[in-house]
Amino acid sequence: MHAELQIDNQICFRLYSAARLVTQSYTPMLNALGITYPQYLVLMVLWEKDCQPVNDIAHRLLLETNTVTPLLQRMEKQGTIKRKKGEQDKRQHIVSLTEKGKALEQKAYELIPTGMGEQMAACPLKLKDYQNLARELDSIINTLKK
Amino acid sequence: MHAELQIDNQICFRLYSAARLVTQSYTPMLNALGITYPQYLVLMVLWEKDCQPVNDIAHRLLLETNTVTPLLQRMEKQGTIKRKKGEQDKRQHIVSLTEKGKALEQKAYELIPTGMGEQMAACPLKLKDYQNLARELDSIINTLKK
DNA sequence: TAACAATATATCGCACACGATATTATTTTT
DNA sequence: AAAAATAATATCGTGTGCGATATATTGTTA
Repeated sequence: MHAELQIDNQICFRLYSAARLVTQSYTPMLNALGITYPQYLVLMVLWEKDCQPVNDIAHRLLLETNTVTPLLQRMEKQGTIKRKKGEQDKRQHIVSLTEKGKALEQKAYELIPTGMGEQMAACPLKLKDYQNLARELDSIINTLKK
Repeated sequence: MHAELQIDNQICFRLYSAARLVTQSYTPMLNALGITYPQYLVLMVLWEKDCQPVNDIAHRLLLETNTVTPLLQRMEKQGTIKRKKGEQDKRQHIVSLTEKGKALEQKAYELIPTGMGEQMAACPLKLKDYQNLARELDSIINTLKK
């Protein structure tokens, strides 16, 4: 038995599990909004800056377009975003929010911070711990992203 | 624009991205072993203790059986594990390593710590940072797991 | 300017995750 | 002990992620 290969010694397994569990804990609130977690990420990107090409959204989320394109297609079908051909560059598809997509921002603001706060209430981490966590994760992300 | 809904302010997005990027950085080594990351997790669980029912593996990985069952079916097809009906409890399926599955431990030990070390070499985090990160992630996991 | 390379997006196939439901065996209750 | 509840696993459908490839448009180069 190699200690290096024990699952409890692995940062990676902790990341994998923590990411899944946190995403799961968003689910009740996101269900109330009728969206999934990756769709919520796309909406956050567009709430911050509307009308972006597919590539910019993908870069922001550190995803490939072969993940983002079908995601956007599903969102368009659900009516939260719309896409139109770029005018200068006809290869681009510019993604923008519909009224429904814009309206979800206020609902998300009402549901999600409160809902997550409740679920994390029992967590012993303090503000400083979350700040450290953010810095550590940013180091890993910056080391590994292309 | 609600600051709470900005993607850069979210621990969740950092977790989601870091988990994907770290898993991606395992991929070259895992490809050399002919397995995927979730399959590697199952193997680590079995390297630690062979012959376990599906439920124990699922609990260990914080996954549901509807994720683990197809994963094990694919692994059985690839010849790294085998399954047999439980003898005391005939509802159970006991999962065990094949010779091929056992042999992968040594290959993993030779490839993975070195390979990950190289990819993380430029990361500014020190041992103490990784220890803090592990503690913080464990707090989140323990708060959210059922 | 015609050929070629690069860019933006899409399509395809496969392997997860996970909610919902089904199936089989065991345990508990009546 | 027969019926009901529970437990262990499997099946099904949908939505990601991602490697590989295709298509359309733009930029570059001989």
